[in-house]
Amino acid sequence: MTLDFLGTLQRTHTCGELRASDAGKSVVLLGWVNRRRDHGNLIFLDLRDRYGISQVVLDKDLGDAAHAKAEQARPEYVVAAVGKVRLRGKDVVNPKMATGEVEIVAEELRILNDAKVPPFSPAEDAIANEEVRLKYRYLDLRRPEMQHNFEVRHKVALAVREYLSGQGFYEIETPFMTRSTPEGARDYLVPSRVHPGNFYALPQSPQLFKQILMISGMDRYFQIARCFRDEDLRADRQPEFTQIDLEMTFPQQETVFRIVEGFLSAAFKAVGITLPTPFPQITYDEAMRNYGIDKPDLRLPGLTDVKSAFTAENLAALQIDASLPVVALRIPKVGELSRKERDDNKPLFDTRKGAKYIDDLKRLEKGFPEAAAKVRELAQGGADDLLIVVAGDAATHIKASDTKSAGRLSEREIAIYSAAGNFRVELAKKYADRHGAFAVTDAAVNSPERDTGLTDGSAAFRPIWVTDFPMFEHDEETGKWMPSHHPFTSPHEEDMDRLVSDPASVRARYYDVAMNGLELGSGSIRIHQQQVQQEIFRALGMSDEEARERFGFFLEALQYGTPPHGGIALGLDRIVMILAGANSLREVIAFPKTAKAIDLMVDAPTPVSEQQLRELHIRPTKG
RNA sequence: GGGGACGUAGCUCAGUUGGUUAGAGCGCUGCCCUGUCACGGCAGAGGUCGCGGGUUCGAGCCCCGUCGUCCCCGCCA
Repeated sequence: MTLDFLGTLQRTHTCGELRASDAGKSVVLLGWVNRRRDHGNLIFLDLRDRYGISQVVLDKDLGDAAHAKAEQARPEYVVAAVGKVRLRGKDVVNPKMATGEVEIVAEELRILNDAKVPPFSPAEDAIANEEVRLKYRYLDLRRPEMQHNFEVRHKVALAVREYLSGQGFYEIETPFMTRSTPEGARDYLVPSRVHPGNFYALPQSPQLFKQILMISGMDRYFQIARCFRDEDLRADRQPEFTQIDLEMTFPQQETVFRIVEGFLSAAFKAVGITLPTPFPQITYDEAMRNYGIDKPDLRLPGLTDVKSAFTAENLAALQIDASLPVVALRIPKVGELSRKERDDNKPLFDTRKGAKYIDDLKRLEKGFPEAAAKVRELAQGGADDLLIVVAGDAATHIKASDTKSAGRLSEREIAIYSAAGNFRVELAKKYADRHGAFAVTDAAVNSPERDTGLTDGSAAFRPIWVTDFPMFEHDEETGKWMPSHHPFTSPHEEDMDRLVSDPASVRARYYDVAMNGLELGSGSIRIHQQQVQQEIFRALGMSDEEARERFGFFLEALQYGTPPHGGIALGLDRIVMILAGANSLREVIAFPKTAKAIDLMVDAPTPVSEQQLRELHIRPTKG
């Protein structure tokens, strides 16, 4: 088949914009053949582009040549249709299509390019398996759903840029080829040709650069920054991902919060969803007590302390450790579970750290009617709610080097709360059809109002600030105190005197923003005084020499008039994932990698030539 | 590093207790069709059952290994 040339043709309209009011216009449409319906002397071609689909009609009586071209057209061919917009007859209007009131009567059809039969059709609703989708990513990205996801992504990024620019933030780029910074992940390394045996690292985040930009007097910085971490992947983790990264001088924690609330609500508004501000706040300890997790999903009720429902005798009889929390989790409208359902749920509960649970309230009611009634009352359990009591198992003896510290949760307490919190999340996922709390989010994501106006997102999207994380974590293996985050996070000023005497009690000026059970971002007020920085390093058991070796350039910079500063980084991919209603980051990243960090389209990584390796002074030990 | 699910036609999947020539829908090819929009009708092509080994008279099915994709734990503040 000979292909046609575009010639001087110019697109007059996209495939998504023609309406009844355009009837009579002469138009040129350019796009892909979505479908062909061949009735013999009458052929319909659906033309598709990013903007939509329009029907082109080819009537043999009205033009033999154009009709003949249409006979040759096949799905995914690229064609130009020249013709007139015509109102469709009343009985053939297609209300399912935005352009369904009109059609283009083609006077000329040019086939600008043909296409092999694709391994899967972008026009089909059924989606192929991910391996095929990723290999032929360009076909996958043609699908309207994917095009929509990237529209969302673009709008979010643009809204963030506009908002932050309006707040005085400069967008400043930082290097990709740099040295290892202190996030705890493995680095992707780039070998140096001119310095044998030396490597650059790709940034896990621009953390130290943005702090140095504050020292540099840039006052307010942001960047939509690519970050790289060489760790095993998950549905919500890719080896390279994008953060909305920002830093500012002289902030209070609340200053950062207002900025983030501002750009998040602007981003949501850009895709048609209102997000009320300010976001609620809870401390890390409250989050653990109330939700058993540091990224609570507020769409469902939290945990309830129900220890007071039980007498000491009750607890002893139930083999419950009275020194540990006793909490109830409630999932609305799940109803009573059958014996089989309860058995099926067993693997969802983590018993490794001495937690156990009672999910048969009927039995509890038989043996301990008063306690059961009190649990139901405290947890405000409706008749059709699923209620489960989680507690410490008195029968398991955890060899606990427990780190109880004044005013903070102990590791064993956290273990009980976590077991309950994770169980809550798992059961909520499993019984989503029954409680319906997640369907609200799906409905908001798919709301048709978003095209025309604003949808209320207050029930569907539940952001929350989590503050006052512990400064240190106890490493069970080494017995050392480790920074919970990076070691440049400032402790609370009033906790500083306990850095050595009681590290577990020290709160960090560190905060997370979470939404619907997903961590969206985290940040902190940083240390700006060299002396405090040294104290932190010492508390971490790091010698001055070691600190100098790892962060010397930064410690040096700290000494030249560093202003108080702080900031945050939010995962752009995750925000878009929520707004797209997707279950995986791969749905919102144009060219993502598989769970084994492989790019199936370009087939990376690959071996390289001996020559390249020699130049880089590298000799692989295998492969 | 560990656990789980999946792998059969281009795509989505079925395939009984191990038994003759491995099926369906969509897609594809050809012919027919002037109002379809998931068009329709007739005919047809299309298979290394992921790969390797084993058990067996006989393996898509059982066993061992291996590769790939996905999910989870560890890991990732």
